[in-house]
Amino acid sequence: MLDERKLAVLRAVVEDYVSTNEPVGSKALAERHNLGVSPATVRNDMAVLEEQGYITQPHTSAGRVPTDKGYRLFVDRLSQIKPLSAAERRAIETFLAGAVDLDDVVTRTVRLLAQLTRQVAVVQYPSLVRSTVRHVELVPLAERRIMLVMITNTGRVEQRVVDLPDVVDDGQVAHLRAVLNASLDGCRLGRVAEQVAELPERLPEPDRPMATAVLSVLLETLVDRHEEKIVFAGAANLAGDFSVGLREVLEALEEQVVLMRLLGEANDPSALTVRIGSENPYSGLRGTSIVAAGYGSGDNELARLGVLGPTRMDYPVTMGAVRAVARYVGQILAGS
Amino acid sequence: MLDERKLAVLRAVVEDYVSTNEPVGSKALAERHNLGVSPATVRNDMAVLEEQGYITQPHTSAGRVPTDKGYRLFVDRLSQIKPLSAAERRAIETFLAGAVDLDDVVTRTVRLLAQLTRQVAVVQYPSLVRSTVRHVELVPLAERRIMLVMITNTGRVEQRVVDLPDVVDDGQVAHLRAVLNASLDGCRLGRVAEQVAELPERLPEPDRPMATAVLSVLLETLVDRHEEKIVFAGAANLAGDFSVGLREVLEALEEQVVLMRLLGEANDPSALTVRIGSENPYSGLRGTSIVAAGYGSGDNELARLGVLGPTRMDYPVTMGAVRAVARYVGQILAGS
DNA sequence: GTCTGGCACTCAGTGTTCCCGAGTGCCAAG
DNA sequence: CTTGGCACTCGGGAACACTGAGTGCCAGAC
Repeated sequence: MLDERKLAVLRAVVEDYVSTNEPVGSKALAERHNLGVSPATVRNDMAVLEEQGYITQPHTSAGRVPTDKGYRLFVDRLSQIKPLSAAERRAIETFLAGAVDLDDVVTRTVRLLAQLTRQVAVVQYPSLVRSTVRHVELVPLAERRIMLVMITNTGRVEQRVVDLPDVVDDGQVAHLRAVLNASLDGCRLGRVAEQVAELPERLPEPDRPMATAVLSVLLETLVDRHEEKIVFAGAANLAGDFSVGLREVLEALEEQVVLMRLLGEANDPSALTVRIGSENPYSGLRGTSIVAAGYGSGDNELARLGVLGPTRMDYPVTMGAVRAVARYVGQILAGS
Repeated sequence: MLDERKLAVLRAVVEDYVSTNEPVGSKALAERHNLGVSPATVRNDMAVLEEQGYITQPHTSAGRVPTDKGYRLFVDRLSQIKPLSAAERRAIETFLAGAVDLDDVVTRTVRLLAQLTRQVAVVQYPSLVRSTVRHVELVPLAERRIMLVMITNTGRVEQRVVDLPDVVDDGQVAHLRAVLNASLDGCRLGRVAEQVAELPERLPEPDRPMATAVLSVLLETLVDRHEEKIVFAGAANLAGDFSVGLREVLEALEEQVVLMRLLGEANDPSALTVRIGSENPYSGLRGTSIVAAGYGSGDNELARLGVLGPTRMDYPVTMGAVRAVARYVGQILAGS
């Protein structure tokens, strides 16, 4: 259907449009990319590409602009991910290595990605489900109140205040702490529930109400946070680009749920997901594309991160940046 | 200088301009606000007000628009803070009461404020300096690695990994933990440094290297976080308002340091701070005003929160909302 | 059969002109 | 001091023509 040259023309159209942000005409195209044919020939090819839905004209007598379908073909078959330069990679590495805790890693990552791509970066906090319990701490606050702190192997800390039905003394708390740690240390969060199911029954009678209260809060913590936390940065990069509905995009960015779905789930964790314009699950994001990747330590994916920008973005470069950052974040998290 | 009626005219100009977003002329003004005088008289007054710099015309033969100086006078002398309705207050209360931890309180607050005012809300995390240590926890991670967790009375949790010079056993860690808690429990963060200064010397010789390492990380935590964390929400409310330089405002919002200075420090904690247009410390925010207030439990101010919007905002309503939210957040934090 | 140069056509964007009306400043009378 | 009257200003919209980039199509060349 589309011979080699037509594909070359499509590629040229995408590249030119991305860099100039103006509809590209046959003449300019034939000149800049030495295709070895005349503008007239290019025109014929463009007519075919338009008929097939890969490009379109904003109005008669204007140049052509790629459609979502055109970008899709470009991403899938006509482009190669562009790796970052050695200097950039080194910069990323040192910048991320300076992080002091999980919060800091995430904050740095999202800023880095925004700056690197000059677009809006989105990062999801590492999932709890796949991580494991490193330590559970109980801190008596008052006679009938203790604070529950749970630390995971990804450095995440969850804390909750627990109100107790009865007065307890420090000895009881210490005992419960010991028991909890003994049975949960190293346990995957997803399996905490079954692990502690009959724990109260193994305790002396007087400790059971306390244990039940603590456990119910503990389990609550786990399900609560299944709605993950997501942060973004670089919104300023959107401003000044009139091709996207700024208001709608900002609204979408502030909706955790929408963001969640944008990042999507990977079928293959190591692969990049690219969603172009209308492929998005949210109508306010018609003019934008999302490039996302999973990240994690080792081979289990912890969460996802990505970049959001106008459909007219430089896909090879963006994809390179996202991939690189995802890798480095994974390394950092694994190492800490 | 300005008699009663001129002030009334100024007030009317501000109110009309705020609600219509169009320069207001003498005729419409004389009609809508029954001033009891003719348009011609109003014109004379306006001429005086303009001469004094309170209002200005965008171009000859257009109505008048308040200047920053005009808004300032309006806020200081011509308006009263408008309290929220009972229903709104109840809504705030229940929404904030549902928060599970400090993070949640802050997130909810910022969203609430953004929605309430239909502008950009900014909230600073409660300051560490004035809060006190509730508990310090040491969790052995490996032979030469422990995690330090500090919990404050405001519910904030700080955590760091500490690399130790020597191998230590659990007993040593437990001992240090006990000593730390004994000397720091209830201690103001600002005074932690002096409190632990000669602590290593009071320990048995073999424990000292470990103690020094832990303490250095602990102190680092305190100074590190002195640069507070700030979050914002409601950026979407800015879009569509062409009177502000969207890009510049978004950039400012993503700069922690700038935000910090925007919220400013209160001379009187309970008072509202209003910064109008050019009064701002940052040039990119010429077209915007900030309404901020301190919040805290009891009488010590923990941090600040506020709202950022176009200079042409409804000050009485905005100020009412900021004040109310600040109060409720203070209550919530005090109660948890 | 494919490519190419030529040619007529289309139409967004720009600049020009013109006009309208809201709003002003000033003045003389109440 | 206030008011009605009046001439003046000027931004913004409508009508119009012009320009030029870009197109589609066709007939001839390779």
